[in-house]
Amino acid sequence: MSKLVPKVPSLPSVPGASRRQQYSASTKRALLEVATQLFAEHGYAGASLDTIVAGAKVTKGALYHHFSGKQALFDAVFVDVQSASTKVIRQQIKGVKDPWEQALIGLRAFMTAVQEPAYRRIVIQDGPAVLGHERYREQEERSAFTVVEEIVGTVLAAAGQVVDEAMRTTFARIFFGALSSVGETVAEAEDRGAAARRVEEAMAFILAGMQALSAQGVRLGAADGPGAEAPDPSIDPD
Amino acid sequence: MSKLVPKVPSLPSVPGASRRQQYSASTKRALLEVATQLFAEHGYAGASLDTIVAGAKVTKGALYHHFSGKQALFDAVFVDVQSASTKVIRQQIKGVKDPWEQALIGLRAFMTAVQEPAYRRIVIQDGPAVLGHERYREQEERSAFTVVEEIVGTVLAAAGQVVDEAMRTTFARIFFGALSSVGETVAEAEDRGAAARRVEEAMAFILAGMQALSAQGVRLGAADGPGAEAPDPSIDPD
DNA sequence: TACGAGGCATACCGACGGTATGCCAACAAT
DNA sequence: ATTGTTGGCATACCGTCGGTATGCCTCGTA
Repeated sequence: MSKLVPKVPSLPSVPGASRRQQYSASTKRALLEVATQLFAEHGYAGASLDTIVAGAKVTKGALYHHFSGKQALFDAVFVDVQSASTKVIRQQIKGVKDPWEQALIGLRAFMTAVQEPAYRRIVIQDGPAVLGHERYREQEERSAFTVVEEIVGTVLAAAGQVVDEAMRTTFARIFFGALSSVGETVAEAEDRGAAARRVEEAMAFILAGMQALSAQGVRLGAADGPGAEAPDPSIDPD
Repeated sequence: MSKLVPKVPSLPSVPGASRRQQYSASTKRALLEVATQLFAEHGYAGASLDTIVAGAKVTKGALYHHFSGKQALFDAVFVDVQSASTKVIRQQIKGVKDPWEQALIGLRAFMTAVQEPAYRRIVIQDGPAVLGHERYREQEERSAFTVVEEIVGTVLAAAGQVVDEAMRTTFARIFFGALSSVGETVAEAEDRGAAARRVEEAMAFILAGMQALSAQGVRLGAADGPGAEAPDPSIDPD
C-alpha cells in the first residue's frame, strides 16, 4: 500500500520517509562523503572536524547529532569504504566455479581494490591505529577477509585437503596478509602492471606448489616436505 | 695512554665523553625509554608529551632540544624497537646453514618478535599511520624485511629457482606480509602455542609445495604445473 | 493552532602540540 | 682564576582541535 507522498522539494532519497527524515539523512550522507574525501586525502589526524563540517556546509552541532565523535565518524567511513570494496570483489568472483581460477580472479580483484587511494589510506594505513586492533579485526572479518577465507577454503577442498576451521583460518590469514602487503607495493610501484604480473606469477607458483604437494598425497596434519625439513612442532609461545 | 679522568658522579655511559655530553645523552635515553613505554601502552595519540616529559623528569624544553617534535620522537622509538627485534632474529638464524631449516627458525623468531607488545603497538599498529607509508616502508626495508628477503632468496636458490631481484622482492613481500598478519592473530589467540603450531604447519606446507614444484622442474617465469592441474592453463569460459 | 521534539547552530572549554624566551652550568680561552 | 660563549634545559605562553552545553527553529502531530 503506497502512501501518497506529496511533492517533496527535490530530495528523492527515500520516498517513504518524511521530509525531516530526508533532510537528516541528507546531511548525514553529506558528512560521510566529505569525511571520506578528507580522511582519504589528509589522513585521520590531518582532517579536522572543522574542515569536515565546513565542507558539508553544516556545523559541529550537526556532526555530533549524527555521530558520537570523530572516531565514530571515521568508523562509519571505514565501514563504507570497506564494504564497497568487498562488494566489488564479490561481484568479480561470482560465477567463476573453478577454485583455482576463482583464486586468481579474486587475487586480481583484491589487488585492484587495494590500489584505491581511499582504501589504502583509510582502511590500511589509518584503520588499525584509529579503530584499534580488536575493532579493526572485527570489521575485517566480516568483509574482505571472509572473501579470502571462502576462496582459500574451496581451494584447499579442491586440493583434497581436509582441514578444520582453525587451519583454514590460518591459511586465510596468511594469504590475506600477503595480499594486503603486496597490494601496497603494487600500488606504489612505478610500473604497476609489471608489479601486478609478478605478484600473480608468484602467487600462482605458491598455489601450484600446494596443489602439487596435495597430488603427491601429502596431507596437512601429517606434513613433511619431500627431501626438505619436516616442520617439527616445537615452539615456545612466550 | 689513558687520559686521567677525575671521578664523574656515577654516569658511566660513554667514558670518552665530556660531562655535558653524558648528561645530555642520559636525558635523551630517558626520554626514549619513557616514550617507548608510554607509546607501547597508550598508543601514539594516547601518550601526551606532558606525561612523557613528566615520566622522564624533564620538561618540554628538553624534549624539543633533542627531538624536533612528537613525530620525530616516535620515529626514534620506532627505529629502536624495530632494530632491536631485527637483532634478535638475526641472532637466532645465525649459524643455521640449511635454507629450509633457516626459514623455519626465522619464522619462529619472527613470530616471537611480533608478539612483543611494544613491537605490535608501535611498529605494526601505529607505525604506518604516524610515520606515513613511505617512511614506514623505508625503515622496514632496512630491518625486518631485509631479513625475510635474504632467507627467501636462499630458499629460492636452494630450490633451483633463478629469479631476478624484483621477483625475489615480490616473494619476500608476500611472506613478510603473511608473517606480520599471522603474527598478530597468534599474539591475540587464546592458545598461542596451538596457533603458532598451526602457522608453522601451514607455512611448512607452502614451502614444501614450492620445493616439490621446483623438484618437478617447474621454473618461475614459465609457470605451469605438470601432472596436476596447473593454476593457469585451460580456463573454462562461461 | 498549539505543543513537543528532532535537527542543528552558536558559544565556549580543556587539553595538547608547538614556540619563544631566558637562565645556568659546563667547557674553552686568556 | 676570570671571563665569554654555548649547549642544555626550564618556564610561560599561544593556536588549534576535539568535545560539550545550550538554545533556537522548524517540521510533524494532535
